[in-house]
Amino acid sequence: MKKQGEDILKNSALSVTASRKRILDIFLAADNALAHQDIETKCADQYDRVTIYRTLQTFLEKGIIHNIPSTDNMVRYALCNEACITTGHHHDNHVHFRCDACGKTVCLDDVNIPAVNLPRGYTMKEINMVVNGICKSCK
Amino acid sequence: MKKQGEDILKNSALSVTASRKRILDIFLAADNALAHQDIETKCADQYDRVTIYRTLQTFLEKGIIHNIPSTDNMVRYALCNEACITTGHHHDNHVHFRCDACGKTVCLDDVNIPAVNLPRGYTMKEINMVVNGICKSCK
DNA sequence: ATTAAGAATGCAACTTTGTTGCAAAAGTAT
DNA sequence: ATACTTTTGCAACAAAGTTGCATTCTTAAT
Ligand SMILES: [Mn+2]
Ligand SMILES: [Mn+2]
Ligand SMILES: [Zn+2]
Ligand SMILES: [Zn+2]
Repeated sequence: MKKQGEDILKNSALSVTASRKRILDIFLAADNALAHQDIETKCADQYDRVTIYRTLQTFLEKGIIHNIPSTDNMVRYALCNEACITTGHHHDNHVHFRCDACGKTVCLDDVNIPAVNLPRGYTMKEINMVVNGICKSCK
Repeated sequence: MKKQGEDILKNSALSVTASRKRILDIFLAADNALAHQDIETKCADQYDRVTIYRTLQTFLEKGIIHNIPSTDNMVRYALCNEACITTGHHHDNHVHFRCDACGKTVCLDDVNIPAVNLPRGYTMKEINMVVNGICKSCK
């Protein structure tokens, strides 16, 4: 096949450009969530920093990637599942895990975020859960 | 009384300085979590930016404040409860809420984070939950 | 109250991160 | 192949964060 990246772009009605394909490939090859910086390290020699910013923004809006909150000012991004890509909006209701040992952040796709009861008057739109600890590779 | 801020500093074995008192006062008066920038806006004329960075770092380490993850590269800080201050490490297992309308982030101190089952091999140390939506003031 | 030791602050210089406008280049549809 | 639209790179900038060091402030002991 070898055109998965291109397919994703076409399905999202995005024009197929070298930088977008490259950045998608980086995500497809990654086993953990990536910060802007990680991507820049991998391809700043080929593509401009600004292009990376704009590409990530575009991917976010199209439901190709989702972002993961952090307390270190390093928002990380990971590929979405099919549902987000096809519907064009996000359904990423899984837990994220940040390993204190290796520093990797991963999507726990099989772990759903449990329900939570908000006080009267609050309306929930999105929910995010990030767990810190030791991952299964580092334990 | 009027010495709550000073008491917190003393209980944490921190020397009592004007900037620390001021920053604590800002937190004590706030009804929502504050980013570095918010604090800077309120007192950059009196205290150096670097001092604010270092003070927040110190307060974090002493369990005086905790930080709240975000996807907008604006980590926010809020006062901890007694338990963190007295023990010197964090027990902030409550849910945080970010209002899409007013932009405020608040601690829902009464809403505990529900338990979550991690896959085999993962060890949990900390857990963070942030909910987005409309707060009770904006609804 | 003085003083000495240690801690915190301010400043300068710097690095990193993120934003914007615009011209050139590349992609898409005809 | 052409015209139209979108994306990219560049430059210039603004904002955010870091570090070393001299000065000032706190604290605790005299
Ligand atoms: Mn994820
Ligand atoms: Mn909180
Ligand atoms: Zn790990
Ligand atoms: Zn609100």
